[in-house]
Amino acid sequence: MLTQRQNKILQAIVRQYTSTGQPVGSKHLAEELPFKVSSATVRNEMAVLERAHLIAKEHSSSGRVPSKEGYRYYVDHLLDPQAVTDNDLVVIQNSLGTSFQKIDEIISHSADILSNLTSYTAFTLKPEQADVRLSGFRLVPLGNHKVIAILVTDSGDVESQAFTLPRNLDLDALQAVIRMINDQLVGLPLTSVMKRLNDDIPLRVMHYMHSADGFLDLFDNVVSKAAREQFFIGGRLNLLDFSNTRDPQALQTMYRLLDHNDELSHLLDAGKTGEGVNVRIGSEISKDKVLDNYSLITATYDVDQYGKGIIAVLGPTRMPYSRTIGLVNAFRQELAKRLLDFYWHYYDS
Amino acid sequence: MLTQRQNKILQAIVRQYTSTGQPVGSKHLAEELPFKVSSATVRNEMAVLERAHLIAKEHSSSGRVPSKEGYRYYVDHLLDPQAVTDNDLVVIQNSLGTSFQKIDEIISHSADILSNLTSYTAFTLKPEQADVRLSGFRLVPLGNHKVIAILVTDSGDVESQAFTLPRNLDLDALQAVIRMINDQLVGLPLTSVMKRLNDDIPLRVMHYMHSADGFLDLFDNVVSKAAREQFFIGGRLNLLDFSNTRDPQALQTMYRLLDHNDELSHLLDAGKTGEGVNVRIGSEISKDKVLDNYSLITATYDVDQYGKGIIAVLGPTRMPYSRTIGLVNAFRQELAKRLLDFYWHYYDS
DNA sequence: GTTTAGCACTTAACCCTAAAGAGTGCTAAA
DNA sequence: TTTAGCACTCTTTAGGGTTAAGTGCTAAAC
Repeated sequence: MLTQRQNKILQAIVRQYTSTGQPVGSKHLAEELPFKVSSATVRNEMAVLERAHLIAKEHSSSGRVPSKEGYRYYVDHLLDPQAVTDNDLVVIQNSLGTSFQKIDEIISHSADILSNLTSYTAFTLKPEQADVRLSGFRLVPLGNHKVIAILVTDSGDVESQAFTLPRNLDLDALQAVIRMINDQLVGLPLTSVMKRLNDDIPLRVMHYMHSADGFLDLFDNVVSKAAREQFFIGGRLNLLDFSNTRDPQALQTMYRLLDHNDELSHLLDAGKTGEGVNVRIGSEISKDKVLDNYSLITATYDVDQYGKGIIAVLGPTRMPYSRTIGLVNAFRQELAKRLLDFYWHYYDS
Repeated sequence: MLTQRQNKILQAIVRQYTSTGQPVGSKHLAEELPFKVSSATVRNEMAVLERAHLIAKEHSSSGRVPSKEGYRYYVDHLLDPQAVTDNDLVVIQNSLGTSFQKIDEIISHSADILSNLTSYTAFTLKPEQADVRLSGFRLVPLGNHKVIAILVTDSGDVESQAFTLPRNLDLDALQAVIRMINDQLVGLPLTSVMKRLNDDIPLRVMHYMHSADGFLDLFDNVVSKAAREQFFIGGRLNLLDFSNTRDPQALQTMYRLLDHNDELSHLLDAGKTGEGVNVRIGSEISKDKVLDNYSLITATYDVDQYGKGIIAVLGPTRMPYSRTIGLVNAFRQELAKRLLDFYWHYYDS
């Protein structure tokens, strides 16, 4: 357990380092502290903190830098719950205040707002209802060998895909297949639908048409689009600024990570523990070395019966945690309000 | 006019420099040349080339580097029309050989292939038919306040967008609006449709519903999606490697350019002059300083009655032009073949 | 009239050293 | 327990010397 003074010193080190990026030395720190002590005293305390692995030196005679554990301690115990500034709150409310046609627009726009406010990279996932089910699949012929396939889920999501019938494919047979699909699969959770797609469905389709491939590709495509946990990313380019590396290789792996949906959504989901805002620092995010110098701040937002969604911000470990956490927290509340309003306006009565 | 020997020397300088990235000096060059001369002679010839602004020094005692004009001269006069290797050709044919459901899939995949082959960034536009017209607009109700709007053009493109009816919007009124739209606008080129959308259409819509905004946004959205010259980009991340800059600012402006559709499609269109492959170097691409160290190679591909499309590769000015141009040229031919095949398979009889 | 050997000159890149600056740990006194 | 003082460590910066690669020019050779 640290003494009160050690807490204050660690806090000051983190604040100083996150704002300047330079290792902090005992002399400068002594001047900044809210109580009057000499640099020698600060040095003694620093030695304690270093033995506790909360801070580290870059070389034997350099100033101190917070370690991963130091940031962790800071976030857990020393963060003063800094409320978001009025100004920021107004920005959030204004940006969310405009009118939107679709829920996806709100969520996608949210990623942009959040990345702008923080100047890091932001992620948003829309409210997720457990166990989404297929509520209908249809085919609308558009003439001239074109049809559009439309899938609707019971959560109200719609996916569609236009395609052109190969000359050897018969529209009537196709409609029969669609009837069969609706017969067999409506009401099932999308996950089961996916399973059946690799199971008995191909055989059934073969009753109606020569080769099932073309149709199955199409259907599979639409189903997995609907089943995918779709998230939005804002401020990708900010990564170039805050990543602190000029190595194209490292940047490429980071950007590839951003494009690699499964992995990323896995990382975001892992932050769903508990209420409120979750902070993961460096290696806490994942085993992957490339994330060592980043922190991921995730939070859920709760839209009552409509489910919970996730927002997240990826920044450097060296970030102003108070501010960022404050922003994320304010944002999750405002977004929840906005979405409730949206649902009220468009659904039920 | 340059002598034969000067041509050879310039050619060798460009070859050497594009492959090593190092300024080339007289001594090394003398050894590489296909005829036997001393380094002093080479120096004399280099002085001539420098006076002609075809090559330049980085500092007073450095080797020579081709200037923009030097590359230009090289591309125009000294390029030996290097055929693509068998290996590359096989790669192209295999990648294009797989089966595709939609033309967009082919075009989008093409951008990836081309960027992989060149290890630069590639762009592809689908064959463009002049004067695309609106051939139908419909609304399919999906129940539960959802509808999907579908727009079809006479070129066979389909755009759709799902949306949720606000509670104060009446489906019958909406259908009446759709009838009116079809009545008024079917058969018109999309450009005229866009014009009418800002002209008399809003008034007409107001006959049927209180506020036209919601519907007009939707319709406008779908029409402009269909009217947009949609292109695909492959190998965005390659830019990190070949751009030669570690300055995040410069990289950001480049990436922003890639996302800025209008500007980019303008640049690509500008390469449509004449048959075959067009090479623009540095400032020839645009006035914008950020493009100074890049070259843009564009080419059209011709799918007979189905129109012409564009493919392009963006790389550093310092690129192996023979190879890249060869690849782009081979690719445009293979892609044209493949698309003709695709159309034959899906359309007409 | 070209071509070439020779040479003086220029510049970047590298390595070394010295000095300055920032910071540390330790000791002994307050 | 705190602090002044001091020796020590390490990084950063500037300067100087050397090397390597290259140039332009001149005068001789072809």
